[in-house]
Amino acid sequence: MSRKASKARSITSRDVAELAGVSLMTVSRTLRTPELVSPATRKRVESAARKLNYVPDLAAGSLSSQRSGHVAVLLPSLRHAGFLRTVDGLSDTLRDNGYHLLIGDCYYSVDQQLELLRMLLGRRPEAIVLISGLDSPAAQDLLARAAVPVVETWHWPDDPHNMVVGFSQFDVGRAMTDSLIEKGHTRIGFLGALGPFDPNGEQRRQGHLAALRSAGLRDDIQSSVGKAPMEIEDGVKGASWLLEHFPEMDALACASDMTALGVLHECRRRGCAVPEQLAIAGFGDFDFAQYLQPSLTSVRLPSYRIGQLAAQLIVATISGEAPSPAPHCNLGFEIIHRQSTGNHDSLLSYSSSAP
Amino acid sequence: MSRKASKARSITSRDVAELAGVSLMTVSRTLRTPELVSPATRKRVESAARKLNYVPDLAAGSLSSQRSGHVAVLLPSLRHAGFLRTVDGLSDTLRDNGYHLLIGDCYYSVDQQLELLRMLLGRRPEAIVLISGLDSPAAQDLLARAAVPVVETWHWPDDPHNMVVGFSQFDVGRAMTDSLIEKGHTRIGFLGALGPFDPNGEQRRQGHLAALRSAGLRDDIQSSVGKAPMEIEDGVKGASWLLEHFPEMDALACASDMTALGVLHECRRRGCAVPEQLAIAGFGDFDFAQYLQPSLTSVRLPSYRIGQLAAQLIVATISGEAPSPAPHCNLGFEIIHRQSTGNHDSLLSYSSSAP
DNA sequence: CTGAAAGCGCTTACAG
DNA sequence: CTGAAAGCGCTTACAG
Repeated sequence: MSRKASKARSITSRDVAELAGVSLMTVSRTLRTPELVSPATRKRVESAARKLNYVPDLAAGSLSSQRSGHVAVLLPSLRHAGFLRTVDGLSDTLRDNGYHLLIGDCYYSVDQQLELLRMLLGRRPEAIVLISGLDSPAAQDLLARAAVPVVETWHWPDDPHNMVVGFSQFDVGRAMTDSLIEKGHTRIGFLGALGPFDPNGEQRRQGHLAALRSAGLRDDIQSSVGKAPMEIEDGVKGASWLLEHFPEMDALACASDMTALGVLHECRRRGCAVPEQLAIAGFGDFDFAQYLQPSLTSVRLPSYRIGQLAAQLIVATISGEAPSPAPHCNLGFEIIHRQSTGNHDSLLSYSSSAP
Repeated sequence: MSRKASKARSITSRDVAELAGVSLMTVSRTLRTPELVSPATRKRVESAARKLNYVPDLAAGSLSSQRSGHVAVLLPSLRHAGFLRTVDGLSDTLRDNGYHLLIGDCYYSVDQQLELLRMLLGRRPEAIVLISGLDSPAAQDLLARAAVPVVETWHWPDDPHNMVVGFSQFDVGRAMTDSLIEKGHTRIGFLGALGPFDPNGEQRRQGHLAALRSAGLRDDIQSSVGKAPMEIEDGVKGASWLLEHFPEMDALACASDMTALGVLHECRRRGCAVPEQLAIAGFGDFDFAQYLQPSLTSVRLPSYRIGQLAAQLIVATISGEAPSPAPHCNLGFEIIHRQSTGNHDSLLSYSSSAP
């Protein structure tokens, strides 16, 4: 009677077996491979299971089959529309193949990331998807020794751990600033979180700087306001600071569409005309970007597709097939020019590099 | 050389025990209750565990301890900023108390909901949080027999299953329309998903209708464009349809801020002045609402707080304490008037009803 | 402070 | 087509 006090015991396969008058493994078989069971027995087991509202204990099943049936995804933040789309893509494709998705949200924290990775590994996932890489040697070491398939996404590492489905953040930063340069801007700023907590943002900043340098333009217009994930208010404050210190700035590339929205707002407040006085570009092509006034130039990422392909790679790898797409996919991105950089109609610029 | 036969065996506590020269349960004890182990032994075990990069199998642990260590949340959509905040609140508080969160995204589908509930139950969660209720008798039945603590959130049921932390969607709908009536509007429309897939939205619509009826105003201005979750484009289309069919409409309550943004956009395109010709109200007070032009009147919900309180209730319930807050909390909501309903400065109206 | 035994609820070979 | 045995990797009492 020890453990009965606190908690009602769950229905187990033994209960079902007894009610149906069969053995344990006939119950298991009926649920997993009904075609190997005679119709009469099957019917009896199924009705017993239904009557008892039997829900098999997945943990017990995983333990004995040594297959957890789930895939883990580690991401910097759920408050990011793009990452969420990737999660959707993963989730949809994985579910169609019988896997469940375990989500680990790191809140852009290196410590959280390590702790979460450890906990996810403890659930013995059959594969791990990384949305934008591991940020500490400890985490990298832990994963390296875990002997589990890994798909990195949302970036394009020089030295991939295993599989990759992504695009180059550096290229995004460079392409956006190149396009601003082409439009004749010469005093172009960057507004994003500085520092090591958002490696992807840092990559874009490096791309931005590279573009400026190869055009021989000044590269000192940037602010260190806010940290990832950059929100609207960071855009307001960052714009305020930049407009004070660099009144000559004529274009600004932002860390995200959120930030860009804050910048738009601050410009309106100060009577700074967009795009005439200041051209503004975001990142992520959030839902609202094209409905703002002025509509916002941004970078569209293949977010859902990333999740979908990553899931396909995983399914193929686990089942031992040759990876369905190539195990290293660079999906590219699109720059969408809208009113905030002086385009009347939205115009598509495309960029992608197959591996 | 692919992947070492099918799968490299994981490191188990037995491996650690051997390396440290102790028994299995000394390893377990060192990890769970280090204070009961002698410092010397502890050190040996810890260093062995570190050397092997040992990550305990949580499924095995759950099975033998009969405590899964996780709590499940079932929600209509992750693409909803408010629900995401609730998830954050749950996740933060639960983590502080040693529980992990399992997320089930139903995509606003009744079938998905049932299937997900079954799968979550299969992981033997120690409690379940429902963001806005179960939509099928089958799901209700399944949960009722599962003998697991349940917290319903984001609504205010007449007949609660167990615990509740929420607010009345009906009251929200009524309060918003009442406030539009107070401002002198008489031809007030509603733009939301009709039908059974979004019970919360339907509740708000009923509240809206009740407000109109008790004021003796007409209640026929509504559209059936789109379905939950209503997106920006549904707002564009819905507004277009409503403005065609009811050109006399002078105010519009929308299903969400997303929808309202689409409405704003369509009004701009048609030269319909907001708020002079048409007052517009949203729902959810999304990040961007106050940064739009005109800024958007909306309803602010205690999203994060809901998650936090729900988690506290769960922790208390599991540990057998009296529920820390009352087990039925009505947290109320706030209507925030902004420019889209003719307010120059944002003005707070408050509404809440303690149980 | 440490360990041998039993068991959590399933599934995987293997017999029949 | 069906079942008795062994075991997945831990933890929970219980001895010592």
